[in-house]
Amino acid sequence: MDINIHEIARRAGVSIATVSRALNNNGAVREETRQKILQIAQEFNYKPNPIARGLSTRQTDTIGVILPELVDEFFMDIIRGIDEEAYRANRYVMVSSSHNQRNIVETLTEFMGSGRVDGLILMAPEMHKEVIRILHKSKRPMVLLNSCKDLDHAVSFRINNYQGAFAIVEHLIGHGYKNIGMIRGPEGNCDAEERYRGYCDALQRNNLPVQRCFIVAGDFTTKSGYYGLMRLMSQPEKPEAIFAANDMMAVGAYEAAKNANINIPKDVAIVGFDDIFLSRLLSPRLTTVHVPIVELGSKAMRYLLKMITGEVDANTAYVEELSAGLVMGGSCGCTNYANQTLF
Amino acid sequence: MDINIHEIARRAGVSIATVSRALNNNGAVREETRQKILQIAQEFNYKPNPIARGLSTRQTDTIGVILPELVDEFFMDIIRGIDEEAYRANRYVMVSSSHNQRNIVETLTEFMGSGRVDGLILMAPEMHKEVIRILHKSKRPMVLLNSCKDLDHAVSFRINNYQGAFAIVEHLIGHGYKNIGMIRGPEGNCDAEERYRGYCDALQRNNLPVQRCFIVAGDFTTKSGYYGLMRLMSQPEKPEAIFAANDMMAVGAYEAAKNANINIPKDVAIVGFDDIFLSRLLSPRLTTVHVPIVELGSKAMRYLLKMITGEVDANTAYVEELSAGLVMGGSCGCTNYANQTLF
DNA sequence: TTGGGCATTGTAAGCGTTTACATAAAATGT
DNA sequence: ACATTTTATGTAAACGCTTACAATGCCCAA
Repeated sequence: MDINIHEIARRAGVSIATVSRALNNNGAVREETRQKILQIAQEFNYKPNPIARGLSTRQTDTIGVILPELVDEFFMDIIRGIDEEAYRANRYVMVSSSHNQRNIVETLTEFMGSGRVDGLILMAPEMHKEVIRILHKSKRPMVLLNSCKDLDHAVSFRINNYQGAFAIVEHLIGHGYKNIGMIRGPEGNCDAEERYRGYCDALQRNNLPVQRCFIVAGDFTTKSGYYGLMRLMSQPEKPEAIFAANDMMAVGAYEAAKNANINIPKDVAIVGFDDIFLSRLLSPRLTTVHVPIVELGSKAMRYLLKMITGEVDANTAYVEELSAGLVMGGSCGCTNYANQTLF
Repeated sequence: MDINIHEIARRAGVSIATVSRALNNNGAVREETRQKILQIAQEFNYKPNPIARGLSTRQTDTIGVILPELVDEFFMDIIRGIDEEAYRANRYVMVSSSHNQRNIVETLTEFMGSGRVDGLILMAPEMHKEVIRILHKSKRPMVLLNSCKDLDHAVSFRINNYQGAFAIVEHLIGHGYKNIGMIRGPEGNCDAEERYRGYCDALQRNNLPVQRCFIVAGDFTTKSGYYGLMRLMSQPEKPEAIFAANDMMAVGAYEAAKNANINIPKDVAIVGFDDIFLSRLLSPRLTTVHVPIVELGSKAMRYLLKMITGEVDANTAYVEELSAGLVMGGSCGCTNYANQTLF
């Protein structure tokens, strides 16, 4: 701001080059000189201007993070995971919502095109061509979060939605349910699609039919869960269990069940996906799939930092799937589940 | 990155000064020339390097946001409010947790001291001297969120905790309860303290005594709410109603009540503060105080932007209190509350 | 015709760093 | 003692912009 490298140099009686070298521990500087410089810098509380340094080095020490939206603990957890690693590595985090895809292109070009960030963490469950095009030609390292499997020449970290869904549906099957319905997530959303695949495969692998009438659309909102259950349970043939593609919809389903006097799990078992905090408070506690969100963020960040420092090659594809584990509640029909404390 | 202002200038057959002027709509440029430059810039998808521009103009178009931690919808909502305004104003948002005060000093100096951001939004419920010192001598505009009333020569936006607490306690009093307990928030936390003041004043204004035995400590966590209720309800003289200083503690209290077979609101009424999403799902629905969090973020951001552009004077103190409103549930004893839908 | 004013453009000096290269001094080897 | 290497420091260019000031050309009034 006020004091700059020239001033420090003047006061130390050396050139700015020497000051720069001393401060960056870079290049030879006589110990005595270094000490003097360091002391003066400290005295005036001098910090090199990161913008100027950035112009020179093409490094900003900031990481861009683009998320589809900024709501819920879910996205907060991702950010926290990222922030923790950023803090550890002395980096800064620039977050932006893609405002539900509306301005993802702008933000992306701004972040990647013009040196605002050294790297990017991008979560965009629904990718369209334009985005992919930008991603391909941008030179800065980037890691994708929970993106679709197919369009990856990239490095990406994701929750193993398929495995999680498969596991929880198999758990339902283990209970003896034959007619297992599903409230799906939004169309085009990769997470949603993999959870659906997991559901289908689990049924088929266990010689159960995938029945159209037991599958309804949803969009991950409480509301759609509410109406999803309504629809499923107002048919002549009702499912014995329902897999809601996320917990929020399961919450809606609980609400609908309450209104319609449907008992969970006696009349219908319900399971979810995500293990949001709220799911522990439902009664009966929701059986769901735990996804390690914070870890997703921090792992992505750690890898991105390695790409930036060159520790790993940024152009080699890399995919890591974090596996999701079951959390037992009473909503699936289990009676002997560990009555975990809330905290 | 690749193409720069010189290249554009060369291709347009003009000097870089003209290009700069054309692109910034700044200074006179012949219409014909401007068009040509714009067209070439577009053709090569040229975006001025913001770092270089920042070095020259001392503006980075980014806003720093420091929050005590990055958890819960609460902080996510603040960020969302900020992000929305940032998007509208073409600014970028750098967020950081102060990691529970651990590194707030570092982050603060990095953000404010060295031109990384044009302005700062800071939430630090517990301010110590060092922080205040830094704040005082930093030249960049800054707005405080929910900070303590007394240490403000600054501009700050806050939720009117006092008024909200006062209102909800008076509501309890209106129910006829005489013995109203409270589970307090963390010591030194301003929000917590104002809520406590609101509680005390509401009692006294209504000629009710503030009784030590009905007040227990808490720290805003579910756990402390759990034990808070336990303690209050295991005394010989029990409160008829409990004001939990935030919803999370109310949630804990619900849990404890369930375990101890205490009926809400028959055995004890419970009210909270914050209106988190979860509170709507409790049964009975929690009566609480709604705090306009998203609005807090966006208002703060809007004002900060005005300070940056000079539309308002950044050195004049300004305080805005957003008032908090009651949200009726059944937990206070109300029976006729609007049974609002979940969505 | 001359010169003042205006519109347009160019020149060059910043902005605060880093760093390649040059230089000087000191240490080393013969 | 001198050549050679090593170490420490300085000089200046670069990073990619913005902008004060200078320069040019043109128009129009006196």
